[in-house]
Order: sequence, then C-alpha cells, then structure tokens
Amino acid sequence: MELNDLQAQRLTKLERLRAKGINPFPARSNRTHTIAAALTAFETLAATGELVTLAGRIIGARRVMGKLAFTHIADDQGSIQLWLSRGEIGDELFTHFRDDLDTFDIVQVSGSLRRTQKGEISLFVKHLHVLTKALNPPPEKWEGLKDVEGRLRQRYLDLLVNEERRDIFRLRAKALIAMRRFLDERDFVEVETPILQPLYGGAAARPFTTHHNQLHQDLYLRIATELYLKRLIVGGFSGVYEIGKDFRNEGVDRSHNTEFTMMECYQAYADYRDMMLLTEQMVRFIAQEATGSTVVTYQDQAIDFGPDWARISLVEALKEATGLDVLALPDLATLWEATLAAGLKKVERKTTWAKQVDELFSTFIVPNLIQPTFVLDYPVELSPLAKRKAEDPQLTERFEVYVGGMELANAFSELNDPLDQEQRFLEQGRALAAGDDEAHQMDADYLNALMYGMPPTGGLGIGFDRLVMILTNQPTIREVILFPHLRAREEG
RNA sequence: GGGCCGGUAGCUCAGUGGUAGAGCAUCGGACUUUUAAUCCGUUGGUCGUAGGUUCGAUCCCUACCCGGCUCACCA
Repeated sequence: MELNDLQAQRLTKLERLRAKGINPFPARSNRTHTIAAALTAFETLAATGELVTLAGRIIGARRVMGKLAFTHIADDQGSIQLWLSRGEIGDELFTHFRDDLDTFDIVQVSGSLRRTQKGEISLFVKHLHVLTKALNPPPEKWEGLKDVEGRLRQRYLDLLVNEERRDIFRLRAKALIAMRRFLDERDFVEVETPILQPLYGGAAARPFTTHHNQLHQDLYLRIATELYLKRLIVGGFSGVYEIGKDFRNEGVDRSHNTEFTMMECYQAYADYRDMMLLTEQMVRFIAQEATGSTVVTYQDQAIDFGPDWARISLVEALKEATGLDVLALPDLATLWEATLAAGLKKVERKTTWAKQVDELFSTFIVPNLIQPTFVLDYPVELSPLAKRKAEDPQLTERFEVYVGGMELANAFSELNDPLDQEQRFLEQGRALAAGDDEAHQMDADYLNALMYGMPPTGGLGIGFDRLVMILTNQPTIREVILFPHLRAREEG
C-alpha cells in the first residue's frame, strides 16, 4: 500500500499508540448512551452529574488551546461537543488527545454532561481512549466531498460526510417496509423467483448472459419477474409479489441503472381497473408512511398522490396533442407519412409501428405528465403479455403511471388465453428474427402453464428506485442507489 | 455511440509555452471557554494516461482512460 503524506503521518501516530501499549483497534466498547439519548436525557444527567460514556467519530477540527481543548464527536444520529481540560485529565491524557488523535478517529469518552459558558451541551471528559484509528484524512471541512465521481466511487465517505445522504437511504428503507406491509395486509404472498433464467422475458430489453459450467448451459440474468410470478397464479396462489433486482443490458442515464429494484405483484380475479385502485392506494400509503405526507416536492413541483389520479387514454391523448389517430394509421409507412404531413418536429423515424407510436408518446405526452397520471389502453403491438380490450381488440387493458415526467409503473389485465399468447410470442419471434434484439423469446413452458388455466389476473410493476427518487426529490437514480454501476477504473 | 464540458496537493478550486498556486486540512510553536477558534511558521504535486510539436509542454495538437451535462438507446 502506497501512502501519501497525510496517511503516513497518521500511520506514525498509530505506531506511536502501539509503542505506548495502546491498541488502536480494540474489540470492545461499552457506551452507556447513544449521543442522541444523552442529549435527550441531558437535564437529568446534568442534575445527577453521573458518569456518561459515549462513543463516536471525531468530526471537524480539534480546537486545542494549550491547556483546554474542544472537539465534536458524532455517531449515527447525533453529535456532541467534548470539553477537555489539562488540569482535569492530566498532562498524559491531554497530550495523548493532542498528539496521537486525529479528525475521523473513533473514540470512547466518559465524563459528565454540562453546558459550557457559551451554553453548548458538552461532555466534560474524564476518560478517553481510541476505538479506531483512521488512516485516511477527512475531505475539506466546509466544502466537504462534492466531486460526483468521488462520491459514488467512495459512497462510504459520501455517507459519512454528507449526512443528508444517509437520510435518503433511511427513507428508502421506510418506503420498502411500507410497500411490504401494504401488500402483506392484502394477503399477497412474498415469493422469490429465479434471477438466473434459461429464458428471459416479461419486458422488452436486452439481457446479460452468463454460463453454468457444470450444466454447460447459458443463462440470463432476469429482466423481469413477470412470467414466473404468473406461473404461481396458475399454481393456485391468489396473490403474489416479489421485490428484487432486475438487470437490463442497456444504457445508463438519470432514470436508468443497469440493475434496479422492481416490485411486481399479481392478483387473481382482478383486472387492470382493480390494479389502478391498488396502485393509487399503495403509492399513497408509501408516501404517507415514508415522508409523513401524500404531497411531495419533486424538482420544484408539488406532486400530490392524495386525490384520485388523472386517467387519460394513450390514443386520445396522442390525438389531442398531435392530431394523429394512430389506430387509423395502422402501419409504419402511413403513420410516418401522416407525422410528416402534420408537420411534427423532433420526431425520429423508428423501425416498427409500435416504436413509432411510442416515440410520439414519449415526445409529446410524457414530458407533461408531472402529477401522477394513468395512461390507458396501449396498442396490442406494444403489449405482448396484456389482454385485449373486448370492445377494441387493437388495444389492450393496460396502463402505465407517469409522475414527474417519468414512468413509474406498468400494469395490465394479464393475457391468459394460451392461443393468443402463442400468436403474440410468434409475432415477437418474427421481430427478433428481423433484428429487434429486445423482442420476447418464445416460452413454451409458460404457454403450457397457461393451458392449465390462469384465472383472470391483474398484474402491476413499480420501479422502486424511481418511486424513491420522487419521494426524496433526487434528480438522478444513482442518488437513491447506494452503489450505482460505474465503469471500472484502471489502476495506474 | 454523438456533441459539449471537465480531470492540477488529502479536499474545494485558481492558473500559465519558461522553477506549480490559494483556501481548508496536515506538521511545528503560542494560547484555560472554543465552536469555520485565533496568531506565527511549515510540509505536501507522475498538473488523468500515452504519444507528438517545441530549445522548453501542466498549457498547443492527437489518441486513449474516467466523470458530468445532453442527444440517441432504454415501452
């Protein structure tokens, strides 16, 4: 290990501790209070003058004035000032504090709680010993650690120095618990399905591929849990859910991470209208539990999950925004001609009709969907796993939820007709052969499951990271993922 | 993948074709009520990497690496 000057100085101090017979990394600590608990109980503790033992990391500067010294220590939930007097603790301990310890070292301190003359609650130290010597120095005192790459590559330091970062992940944990509780209370069973899959499906995405050596079998990291969860509905469960990582071999941007956390749930004897109610209630509940309110601020806009969410039809919204009736323009060529004829700028030409419709939707509708909005009834070509609408077989019983201009959820009445499903897979297979590397694979075992009969079922997927982005007002997904994917850095 | 911007001390950042700068931190000294302590002094650099141009490159050029923004991709 090559050390810079500051690290070398700290190592020298560490060796000095050892030379004095002091273990710089002792196994045991025995605090009587967390810092937060000590502060809460201050009046009582100060009145009795009892000995309080705290443990924490030295943060900020050590202000040493010859015969008196101040510093602050912090643990997870609080910080407190230490007051050290050479006269009180003696030359040896005072010098030990001054010469052997550094900012970021972790110490155990005992003493009594009082206020200083300036009024700050402080621990008047009688005993002090090191619990952990820190060899790396802290970043700058006031600017802190700002460099994005530095923060993400050393998330531990980011969390340590930028305290509010820990709040994001505490809130994330609360939201996760709330999501589970909401589903558990409605008798959904939490399950775990394979991450390594011989076939991938359930979404339009390119997968990661890996290999099982012993079995000589290629495997895919799942891009969705959908097809396994619906097998469980066939298997007799009336409701199941899974919260876990999906993996998609695609680009990374502010709302996409290579691996991300998805909640999918399926409910027998429900349809997509039931799932709309479930979605509204779930997100409302999570927002309330995690933030204390159903109104959150996202990028300077108040977003209210409280009232019934707006519902718009995809086809109608496109008609309003662009004047195009995509259902009356049922192939790529005529749709593209009409797009040009309508003088619509900023629209790219796509390779399939379905993708062209999606391009129009992404360009003209999505950016304006700030408040939570259900977008209903997607063309069947875009939705190979969703049931057709009885009154219009070109469309499916499907919705997506958009919030803050971002897709948050996707749901449909699940296609349970194995013959129709087979045709959809075949159509996807033709797209795959034609070069659409995100098209679905044929899943014969899934069709076999459907042939035993899957009850009418509603399914829902929610991008959990994106929900946390909204709840914590974070502009990028990597700020709500502890260790987002970064390119490997070559060692110099 | 394209465009634009960036990478200089532990951290936050200036800067110049001619010996590399500041603040904070560190280190040494003074100091018994500090809290961005103060005062005096001090250390610290493959200037992202590799080539090229040049008498001389951290600076100019080229390629590459890493990151940011953005577009594309990603329902």
